[in-house]
Amino acid sequence: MAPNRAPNLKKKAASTDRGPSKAGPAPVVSTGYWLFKSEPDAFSWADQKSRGAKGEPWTGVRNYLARNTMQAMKLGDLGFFYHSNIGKEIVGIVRVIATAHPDPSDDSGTWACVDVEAVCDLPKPVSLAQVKDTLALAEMALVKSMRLSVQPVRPEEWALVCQVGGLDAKSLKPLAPLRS
DNA sequence: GCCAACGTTGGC
DNA sequence: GCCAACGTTGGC
Repeated sequence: MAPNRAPNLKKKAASTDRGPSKAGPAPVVSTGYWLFKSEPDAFSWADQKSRGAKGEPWTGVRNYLARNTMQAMKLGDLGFFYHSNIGKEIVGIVRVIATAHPDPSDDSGTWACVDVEAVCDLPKPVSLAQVKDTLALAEMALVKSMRLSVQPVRPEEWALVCQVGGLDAKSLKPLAPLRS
């Protein structure tokens, strides 16, 4: 079935643990950083962005470590969106908008997924090659645990990838924007 | 398209 | 509960 994840494009968003309908700013301070892999010809960053604020359930993960990682995610956590196979680069930032709930593409009750929404582009996508060439990023799971499709990211790794990618990690606004 | 890495399965 | 066989991921 799924390469990294099932495309599962027709699914309605799951109901569990949706963000509050109370409006207002992000409900929870981000406490963790993650990385989500997807093959762009199955589900690309453009696809993710097209989902807008409804986000997308990250279904199709069939790996226990990856599942446990998703179960550790909290509302408001941020993650990198990585294109595997084609592109091989981190292209955007997503936010967890629903914590782990049963994967609707799984009948066995074993697997879980979270929902994520696109937050912003990484102004300068950061390639796998760059990550490998950067000493401070050499321990990233992206390098060390190549086959894990959902991974934790250390805060210092998060900060550095954002910086290299031209993004201010605090404001999630581009660094040194083009002047007009 | 190849193949290394590595998770999963199943025999014992 | 070990471990060989097998299947899959994903970089190259």
